[in-house]
Amino acid sequence: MRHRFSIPQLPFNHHLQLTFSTTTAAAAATAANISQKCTSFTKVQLLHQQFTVKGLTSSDPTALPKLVSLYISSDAPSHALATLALLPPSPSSVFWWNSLIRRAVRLRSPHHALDLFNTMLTLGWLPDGHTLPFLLKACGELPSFRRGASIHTLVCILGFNHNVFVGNALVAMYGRCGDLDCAHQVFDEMLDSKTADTISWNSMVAGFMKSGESEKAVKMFYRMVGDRISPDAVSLVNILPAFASGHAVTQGKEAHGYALRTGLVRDLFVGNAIVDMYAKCELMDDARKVFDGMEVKDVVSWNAMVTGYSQTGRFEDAIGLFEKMRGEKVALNVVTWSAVIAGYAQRGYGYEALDVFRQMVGCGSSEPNVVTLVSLLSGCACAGALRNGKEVHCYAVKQILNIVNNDFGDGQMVINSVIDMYAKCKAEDVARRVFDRVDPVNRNVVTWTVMIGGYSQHGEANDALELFSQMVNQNNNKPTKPNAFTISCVLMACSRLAALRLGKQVHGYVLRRRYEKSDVLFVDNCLIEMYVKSGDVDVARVVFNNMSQTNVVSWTSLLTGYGMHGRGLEALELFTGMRKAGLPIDGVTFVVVLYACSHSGLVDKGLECFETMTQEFGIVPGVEHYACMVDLFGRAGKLEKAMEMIKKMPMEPSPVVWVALLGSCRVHTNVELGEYASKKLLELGCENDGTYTLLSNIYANAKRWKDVARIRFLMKNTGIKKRPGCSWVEGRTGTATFYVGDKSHPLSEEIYDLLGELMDEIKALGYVPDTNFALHDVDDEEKGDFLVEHSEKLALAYGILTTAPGVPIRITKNLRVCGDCHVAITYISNVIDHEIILRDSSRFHHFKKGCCSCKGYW
DNA sequence: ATAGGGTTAG
Repeated sequence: MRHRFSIPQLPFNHHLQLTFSTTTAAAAATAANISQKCTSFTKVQLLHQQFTVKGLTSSDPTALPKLVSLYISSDAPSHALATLALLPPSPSSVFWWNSLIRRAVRLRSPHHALDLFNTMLTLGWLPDGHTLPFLLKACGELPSFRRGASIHTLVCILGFNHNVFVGNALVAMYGRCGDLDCAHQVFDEMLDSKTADTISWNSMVAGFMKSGESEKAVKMFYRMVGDRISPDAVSLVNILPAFASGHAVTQGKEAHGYALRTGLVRDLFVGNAIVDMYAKCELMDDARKVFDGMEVKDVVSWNAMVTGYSQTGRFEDAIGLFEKMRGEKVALNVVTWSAVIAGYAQRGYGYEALDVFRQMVGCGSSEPNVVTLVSLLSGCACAGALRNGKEVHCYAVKQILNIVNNDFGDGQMVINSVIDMYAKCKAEDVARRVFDRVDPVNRNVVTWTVMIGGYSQHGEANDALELFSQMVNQNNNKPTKPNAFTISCVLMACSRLAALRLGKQVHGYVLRRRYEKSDVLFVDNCLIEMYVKSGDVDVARVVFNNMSQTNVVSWTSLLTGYGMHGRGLEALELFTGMRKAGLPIDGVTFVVVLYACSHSGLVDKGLECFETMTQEFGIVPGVEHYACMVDLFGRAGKLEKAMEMIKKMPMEPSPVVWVALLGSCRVHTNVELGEYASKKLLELGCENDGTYTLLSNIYANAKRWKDVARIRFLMKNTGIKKRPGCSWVEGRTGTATFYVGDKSHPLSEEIYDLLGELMDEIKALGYVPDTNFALHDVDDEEKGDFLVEHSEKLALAYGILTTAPGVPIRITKNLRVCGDCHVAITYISNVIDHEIILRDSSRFHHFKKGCCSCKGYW
């Protein structure tokens, strides 16, 4: 085997050789004498040459070790190795192997260290108590459990079990490989044999921290303190992040006090960890005191402060420190830049974030990395800055190859952010193209979730559900397990579509799977929302009642639910409960409470609440509260009161206010005020189809056909198209969608036949078709065709055909329900054996035995 | 051994 390690060719330098010869000529020819003055690599090589020439390499047993030592100290490891390979194995010379292996470990080349070890074994050497810790460290660096465990075996064979250094190295190695059971086992053996020291405890704590088990780490730390082991700097640096992430202020302060008493605060690392602990506990002033008192600071200290300020909302202070860093010429690193970029990004300042990014790239001293790009993309997403987002995407595409070489997971993270950015900038189709181009193997739960979330919030909710089924079904390459985020997004899509059946399935899935406590709260809140929006507020209440933990969102969601379903008194009861439970009541709560009052016609209660809000809670009414009040009076037909309210507003009425008034004018047929409201809306630039449709409906109610025609003409001219009315219903076989006069459904004939029968039946009961309404929602070419049926009626007929008797029929309409349909359906609820639950764009209507829950407040 | 990042709700 020795031939593998040939001595590299020596460079021939005549001049040097001469100089060398003259200086050593007088000395006796022994290895010790000759090597005395050898320092540089070239000189060592010349010495090696001389040794060989004089035959010392074979005659003097100290010659080769001397050369190895010199090669190592002149940083020529390959020469050292080649020379070492010529030495006969002996325990006293293992030291040189250890030096080589240590060097490799220190240079963070664990593979090289382990290769050296293999060579060593092949050449017949055995490791000693120093070799093994280095090797174990290399295994931990990789990390490689397999190789670490095999070295553990060797430890046992060679009898190094009770060597503290080896034991500590084993604990650390297993900890780094994430196998805490093995680490614990070795650690327990060390405790039993009383060989455990501070380092052993520290390694155990570090292992738990690395695996994210900070609670276990803290337990271990206090067990150590209980065992009368004094924590050292490393112990503190290990445990402080646990206090930080757990917001354990008391324990953190205790550690700070200990560091002060022992003088460990002066350690830079300890100081940094304390600053970070206070920053994470949002005690920025305490953090600042420690930071200011630090004799030595480095970029980490500054970064901890900057991110602390940024994340506690004191962004100006963060920027101030950032500028100070630049002034004091602190070498900024990628973390500094990323923190500032993330600070802007989190506040929705995508443009500023991009500007700092450009400065960073311009500086050229630190390369943007995954964190930088991800923060930046989230900033663009938040600001809806599509163009800037594209710029970052381009940069990312160029960078991604480098990133991918390091860690593919990181590259995927950037791509996930790119997809999210496009989706949030309302470019779902671009997002989808990026998504489709990701190799299915690399799609992770976040990749799916951002795409699903994009659809459920900005795009077509049906696409979200479609994608969700692809995600969880086997027919795709591999099913991905949805997490709480995914579930929330899917439930949001269900809410939008009132897809109760799928929503229930997701509910079942949630019950079967265990989620983290904080996730459960979030998911339960989405379930409440889903049940409320799908028309089953009672089940929403059951979910609410079964929650082990609720927050403001849970209460307000349910409150909104009672409001939408016209159960105003229950809403007010819940509001009382909310106050009793001591939940924070804010402006949003009152919007919801007032909304509930207006949708149930509780005018006096609403007025009362409005007063409570200002007088008891000191909340200054915002424009949204005034909109609710206008709606409250308007729905109840008190249009003058509504107008009075508008006049009393201290701010300019927003479009919402005028829409509320306009809607009321439609229900209560007030042409004059309706014209006024729509004039205001047009002034505000709200020229949408809703405005025109409402106005046109008001004219139609008042039989002012010329004005109806004028509005239609206006809409044609301005190119504003009325969104087609559309209703859907969940039948036995799936969801069926209908447009006005829709005859495309396979059951179309049956549907129209049934509808005809029902019409005859209810006409006999006194129903008079209101032909005014027939004109509103139809397209021009269908005008005058009295046989055309509105989508909600078609959906109802389909629902009756496919729903078992006694089971409620749930219909959802994208626009407000038509007045004639409302009357017709009220009658129909008298002749069929179903409750009819209809969600329109304004509220829920529960039709039962000839009554509607809206009681006219729609 | 210390600092930074992506997906969810009223």
